[in-house]
Amino acid sequence: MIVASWNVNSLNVRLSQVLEWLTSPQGGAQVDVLCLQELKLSDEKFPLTTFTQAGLQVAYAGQKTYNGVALVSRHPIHDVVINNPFFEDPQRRLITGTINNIRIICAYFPNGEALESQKFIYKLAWLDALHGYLAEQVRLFPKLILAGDFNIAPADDDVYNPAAFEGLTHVSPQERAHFFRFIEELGFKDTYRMFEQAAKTYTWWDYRNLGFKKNQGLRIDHILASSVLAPYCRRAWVDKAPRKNLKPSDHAPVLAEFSEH
DNA sequence: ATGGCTCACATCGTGAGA
Repeated sequence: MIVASWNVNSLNVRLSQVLEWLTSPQGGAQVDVLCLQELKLSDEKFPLTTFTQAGLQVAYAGQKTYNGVALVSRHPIHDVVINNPFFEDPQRRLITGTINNIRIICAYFPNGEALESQKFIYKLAWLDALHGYLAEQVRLFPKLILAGDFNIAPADDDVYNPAAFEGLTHVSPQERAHFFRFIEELGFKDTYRMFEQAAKTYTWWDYRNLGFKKNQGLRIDHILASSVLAPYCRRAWVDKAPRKNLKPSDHAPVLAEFSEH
């Protein structure tokens, strides 16, 4: 079972790239479940038939212009929940479903904008509420995955130039503390860090200033596995190829493979 | 250098992303 996560920055613009990636032998052809973020379209405009005609099942929570998340699966999706039941939120940032007996939460964490911003207060409240939801879900579903765009770089190794990010969002102690509480208090593993990895591997690169060409990126997209599921994780990696596409998303897909459990 | 690039909007300049 391979689970992937990809912030597509507009499903309208990236739809053909998503479908092509899901048939690419060196890309997503073996992916069982793909978590998408930043659909930037309302449910009425979700390209449902495009996915179903490709043999893919979907569950989605769309929103006009901003946010929006979806589960794309080659297997049936059960017991779908939209948003965090413990957090009233007009923004569509969470969708949860059960696939092959694994509970999967697809998440688009808030950006936060700046440490002084109201949006940062929202980000911290959202993170706090997510912790509560995760604690409940991992109790109910011991085999749990949290995959998505976390908008948090957990460590300085996940930042191309830590000094330049001093005082900015994505690297603040408050955000990182939430990330590590998922690990230390709830028992999740960052699947990427379970394995030897090449240095300076990122999942997002700024469109501006030749960010990708210069590998000026952040590792902010993650696949976390619960303590019960993590021992079955065999591999975790980033597929940078779609970031080289014409009109790419600024994020690349991240993947994790699990053996039979 | 607070810009750069990309996306969406009852679009043609502005807000948001990270």
